[in-house]
Amino acid sequence: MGLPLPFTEAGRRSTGRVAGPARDAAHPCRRCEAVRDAALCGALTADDFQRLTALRCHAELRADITVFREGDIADHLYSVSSGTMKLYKLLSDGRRQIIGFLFPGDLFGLAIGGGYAYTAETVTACQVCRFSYRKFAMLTERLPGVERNMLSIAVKDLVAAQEQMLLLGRKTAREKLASFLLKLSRRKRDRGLDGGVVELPMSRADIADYLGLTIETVSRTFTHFKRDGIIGLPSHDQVVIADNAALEHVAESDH
Amino acid sequence: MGLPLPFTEAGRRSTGRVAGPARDAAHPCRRCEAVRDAALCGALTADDFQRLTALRCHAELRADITVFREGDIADHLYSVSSGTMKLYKLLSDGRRQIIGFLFPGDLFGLAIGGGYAYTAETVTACQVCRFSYRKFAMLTERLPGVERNMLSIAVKDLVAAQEQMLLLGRKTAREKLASFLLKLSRRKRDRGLDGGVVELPMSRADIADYLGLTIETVSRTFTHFKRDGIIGLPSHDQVVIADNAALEHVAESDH
DNA sequence: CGTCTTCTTGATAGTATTCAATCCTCGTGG
DNA sequence: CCACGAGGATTGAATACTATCAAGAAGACG
Repeated sequence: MGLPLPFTEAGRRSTGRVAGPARDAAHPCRRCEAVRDAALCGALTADDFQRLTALRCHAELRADITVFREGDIADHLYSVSSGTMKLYKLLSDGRRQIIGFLFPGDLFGLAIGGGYAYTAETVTACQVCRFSYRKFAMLTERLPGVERNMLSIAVKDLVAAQEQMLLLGRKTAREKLASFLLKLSRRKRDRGLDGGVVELPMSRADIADYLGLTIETVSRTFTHFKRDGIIGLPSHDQVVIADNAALEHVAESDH
Repeated sequence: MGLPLPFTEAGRRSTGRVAGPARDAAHPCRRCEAVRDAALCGALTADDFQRLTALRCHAELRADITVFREGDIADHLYSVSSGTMKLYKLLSDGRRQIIGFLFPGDLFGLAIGGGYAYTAETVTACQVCRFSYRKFAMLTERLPGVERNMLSIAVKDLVAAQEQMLLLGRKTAREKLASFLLKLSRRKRDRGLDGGVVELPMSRADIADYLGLTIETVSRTFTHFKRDGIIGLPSHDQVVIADNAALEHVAESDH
């Protein structure tokens, strides 16, 4: 099932000597370098970073492409260079829970032995990098810094998952959606962008499955927020946060 | 607020030479050794394990004791030697989500910089060990195996958290409780014990806050399972799994 | 043995879901 | 350029599941 993904080697050996990272501006992997600080290679020397780069493969994927499925043997670690992705788990009757949305700089596919715990799918067109765990392991033996980074990423993901458990288990629909919008807004602000306008690359169905709601409830709640003057909805994939304080209030105490 | 916890050094230096692990059978830290394989020190040499042991502190805590609170500066890594603990997050109005229950061999307090993401509290009387992160870091520089173990623990916790997100977001009350009972049953079976009888050291309130339900719904659902002949309830803290197949069926498709 | 807490059970209410229909947006083609 | 079609989004009405409020039963503990 499923066609092989178009992953291509990034830093190819042209001679016996190790080639440096591609310098061609048109090469897609320039994008990977732009986000390297955000993810795996934080505290590496230029030299070690190059070694890591050498075993990186890259792919450009259009929207709604499955990168791997829950249960697939976990043989690669992935990184999002551009675009938005989603990770989800399914119940046998089709009910779906989206575990998280991914944005440039985010890692996915972290797994220890066995298979992936979730399915990974593109939401928009994406540029994605990946490393083979097999090759990766040989390198990380010598580079404890990479494993430390992976630990710190796993812990960060764990903290985020626990926060989401609080949301799913104990928050109302209004609180859930408000929390979601604020998370997107803060993410933009943390990157120096305007947090007052938030893009929603994902569908209402995706938002619903992320927040443990139905499409209809998500839609209705958007409408309520709009009527209350808390947000503006210039288009269905763009939210203007009109009253941040009110949104923050709703996010934690609308019970 | 909060009295200091009674943590005492385990392997104390009696002379200039590093003392071995306490051999006194009465010493509470014998218990820690019994569970070492389950947690942090999996692939260590006896020598390295001893070094780790040397900086371990131990405490015996009665039920309902808070070990640390969400937001406290994360300066220690903890391990449960005996008893049951719970980790939870609170909303400002008191709504609570239990992130997980912990049993002997489980680690908690994993955090990277900043504070703990949750509050940790004993459910029953517990024996708990802890390591100072400061001292710990000095040791792990030389012991990449420990960091690898921590990564694998963090990933395992992450996978469990994602499974719980599916439960909280998409399962019905019956499915939630069935999944919970099966998880406890499988845990016992994995340790070579009888999975047909499950102990519930935690209160209905704790179960409710773990499953994103109310006390009443948990109680009613127990009663339903009993009436359906799926379980027996010899006492309120003991469950006999009378029909495992039925329980597994309910856990995944009772929608 | 009495009190206190926890658990169970019952009645009612409310939030979110389900089912259904309409609206909108956007891409396509005439 | 505009009509058309399709998928997604919104809105409405009715239902259902779980929460809330309230009371009684069962244990736990002194």
